[in-house]
Amino acid sequence: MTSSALSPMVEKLLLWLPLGARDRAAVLALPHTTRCMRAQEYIVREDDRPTHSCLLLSGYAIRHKIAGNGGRQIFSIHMKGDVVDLHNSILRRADHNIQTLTEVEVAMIPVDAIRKIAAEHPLVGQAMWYETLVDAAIFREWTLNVGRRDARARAAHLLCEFGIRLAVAGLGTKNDYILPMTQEQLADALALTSIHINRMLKALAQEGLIERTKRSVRILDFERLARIGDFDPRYLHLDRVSGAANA
Amino acid sequence: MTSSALSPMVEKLLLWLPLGARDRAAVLALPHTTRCMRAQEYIVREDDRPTHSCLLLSGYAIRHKIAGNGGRQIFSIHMKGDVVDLHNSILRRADHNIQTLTEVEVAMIPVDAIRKIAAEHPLVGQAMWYETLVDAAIFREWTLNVGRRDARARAAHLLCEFGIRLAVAGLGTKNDYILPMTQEQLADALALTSIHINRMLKALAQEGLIERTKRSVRILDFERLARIGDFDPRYLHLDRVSGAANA
DNA sequence: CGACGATTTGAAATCAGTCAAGAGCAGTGG
DNA sequence: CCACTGCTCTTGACTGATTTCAAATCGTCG
Repeated sequence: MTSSALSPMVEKLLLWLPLGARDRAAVLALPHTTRCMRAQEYIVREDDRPTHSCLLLSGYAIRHKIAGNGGRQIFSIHMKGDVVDLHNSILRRADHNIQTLTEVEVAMIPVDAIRKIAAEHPLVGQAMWYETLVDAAIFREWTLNVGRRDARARAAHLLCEFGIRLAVAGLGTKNDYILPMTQEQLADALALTSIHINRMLKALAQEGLIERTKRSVRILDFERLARIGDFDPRYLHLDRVSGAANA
Repeated sequence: MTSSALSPMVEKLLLWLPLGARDRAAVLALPHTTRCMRAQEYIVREDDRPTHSCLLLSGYAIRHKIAGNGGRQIFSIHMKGDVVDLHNSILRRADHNIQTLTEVEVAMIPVDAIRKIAAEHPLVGQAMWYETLVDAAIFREWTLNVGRRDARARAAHLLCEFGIRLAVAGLGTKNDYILPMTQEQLADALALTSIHINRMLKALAQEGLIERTKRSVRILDFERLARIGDFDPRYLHLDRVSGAANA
């Protein structure tokens, strides 16, 4: 569709609203600089005052926060097309951390430019608002996951969500992917210990629901895994996406 | 400042941005109808397609979702001035429930009017966006609470948050209030059982941190309770509020 | 007074955490 | 080419926080 570095952002916003040519062009014309970062680097730290918003062009990143007792909770995983710190940059002061999981390529967009485009292109503003609301919907689902499902269901739920989101981002199929996280990071996402995650993955594999070798995951029976994980993709608000369910 | 039914909304938005007279007037002029609802009524149900956004004028409401195994997770508590289903109404399809906790008075505002004012008054739009982002920050903190703190800390954290938010909404002081929830509802907010909540409240009382009779809570040592609950109010993004800390 | 929901308390059961140790694997340097 | 190092993964045995089950008490309201 375009040749700008920002086209993954346009693709993503188009999931939420049918932006017209002028709106799309305005997004692509947003001032930005691209750069690469290594795995495990912090993009934003709690208490920072971000001057730029960070669009992920490739690679994976997570949102997390560390409790006073040292426990870490991961809130979401992000991938190509996600403006990973819209929350922090619009709120002006970061209340959580954003950290890369892998090597990433990012585009840094000045926050002022984000505010300006939202004011001058209301549909773009609405689409970005919508995007943060979907983030919030994912936070809620993760709270439910951590609060009210047992360990096995939590693991199954995460595997389903990641598969669907990868497929929607055009990064693979929902049934076969590389999960770019250590079991310790999985544990921090699911509020378990890495030891227990290990046992649950083993259990899911023994039940014939998944196969895995190192980080690669193959889901053998998505329907059944979804049932076990109490996974219902409606919270992802992908109604406008055609192939999501069977990619 | 004004005599419109919507003035609590203006007050709330002013926490986030210094709206000018024209913007404030536009908010107050929003079309709406007010009505009363009884305790435990649903304002929005999961899967609804809300046509109106609901502003709380008095009383309390919660956001929650029910897992397939029957477990319920409450995500946040809402009070005067909160547009309690902005998330659901902007996303068009509700992914969670909103239910009253007490009798409430609400103003119903057509979603179209919300979108229109956001487009025509960018600062109002930004303030509403900001409001949903603060909601999201609260969801994150609750995920951390549920995922990485023990039962006693979770309870302490909730008591601190509720006190601060009541004070900011001008509904009392942070050290002495009526908590409008049963212990079963508290349990659903903290991902515990009501039995265990009961024990934790008893423990906090025995340690001399709080006093309680029925639903009323008096915090005897806010600093210490905050330390136990690992409570740091920065996630509420109240920097612009003067008296929050010592109300 | 009676009834129903909410709270309180105790004892037993369980899911997940902690502790400990070994195995697999990639990168480094001799 | 091989030992060494460090990290992740795996497994087992034990511990413990929270849940479950059961029952009593309290309060409110008709």
